Amino acid sequence: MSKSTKSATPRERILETASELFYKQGYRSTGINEVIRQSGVAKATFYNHFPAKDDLCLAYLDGRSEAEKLSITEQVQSKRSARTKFLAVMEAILPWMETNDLRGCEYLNTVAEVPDPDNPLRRRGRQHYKWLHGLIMELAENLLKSDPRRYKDLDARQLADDYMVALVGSIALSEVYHDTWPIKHAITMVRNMID
Amino acid sequence: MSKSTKSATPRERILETASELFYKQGYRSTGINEVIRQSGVAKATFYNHFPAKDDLCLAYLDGRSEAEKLSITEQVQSKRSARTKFLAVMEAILPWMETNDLRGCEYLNTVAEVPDPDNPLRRRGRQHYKWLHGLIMELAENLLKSDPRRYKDLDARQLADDYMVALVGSIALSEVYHDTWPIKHAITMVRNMID
DNA sequence: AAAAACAGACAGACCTGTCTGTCTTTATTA
DNA sequence: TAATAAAGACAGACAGGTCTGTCTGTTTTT
Repeated sequence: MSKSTKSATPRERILETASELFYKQGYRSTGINEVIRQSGVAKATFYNHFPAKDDLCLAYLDGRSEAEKLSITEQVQSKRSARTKFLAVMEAILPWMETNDLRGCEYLNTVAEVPDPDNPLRRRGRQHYKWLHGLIMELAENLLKSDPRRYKDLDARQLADDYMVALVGSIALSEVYHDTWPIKHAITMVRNMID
Repeated sequence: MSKSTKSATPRERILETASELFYKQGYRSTGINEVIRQSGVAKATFYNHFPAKDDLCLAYLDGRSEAEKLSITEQVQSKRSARTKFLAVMEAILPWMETNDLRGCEYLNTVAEVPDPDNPLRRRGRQHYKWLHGLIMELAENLLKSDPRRYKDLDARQLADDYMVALVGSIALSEVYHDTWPIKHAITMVRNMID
């Protein structure tokens, strides 16, 4: 059992442990027993909080989604100009990926393990990316409005789509290469889109 | 047992069945017994050809890599100009993805299931993407050489990196959204890089 | 006292990989 | 060409382990 989770409630301990294990090892590679052992919780307690393993995975994805939304929103708000706000999302990927041992995106990884596109676990991935897409779209619109003359040749929708493709591509490629160059490269790509 | 694989050798039947199952369901979700049953082969025969499940997965990845290299090379060679050759790779992704039920890239999907970056299964993914990167680099250099005046502001290395990020991003996003728009979008992205 | 967490045995299914033994195909030699 | 030897494929039981999820009973907390 890890020390940091000792004082939390059983549910929190389970979720924290599972989040770490699911992310690092993958969903199917991580057994319930391992989660239980490592979070120092009784099996009955676990099944009292989560009726099935899938529910735990949903809670894991939802938890990380909320955390990431918060983190990204904060980093965008900390910037002044429409331009730096626009760039902030892509720039936030690099430190995030580095602290994650280049394990990539939890949604991309989960999608790979769940073939059925209608599975709730996969819906969560779509939801999260749709939120991100919406945010970037908004930031793009604000950027274009901030200096209409300069950006008169750009389209917010197009810009946001470009952004998403570059962002996701850099995350996936960095995981494959186990190297951060794709993310660093994507940062300049996004910069070049607007400069 | 599927009909089409009836006359092939046992090894071929195994590999063909496994390739389909691993790709559609994922590596860990597919059991050896399922492969054996569906390919109509005895268990001893299977283990005679593949010492362990991982070896089968390696053969699957290698097989698909060779097939894709061949397919892409053919499609590039079928084009006339340096420009259309350059675009051909990205354009080939759309029909490939559509015939694959938008299940995405076998290497990206396998990477998600294998946490250790040094695992041979993950090396295969890197290998394949390095080959693709090399090909695109080559096509970019030829493009730039074909009209140095027009493309004087472009750099082949930069172009190839942009290309890779857009290509991988569009594959991963299409899988997440279960929709081809990211690929269609990436085609215009790549076009805009050089026009 | 009631609710929740603990510990852990257990069921039943599935997993990979081994093993025994029979049958079919192929290769070699008379 | 015909007999025989060798190799490989077949069928499937089996071992040993892991998986999810259930259940019983005890202890702690509220």
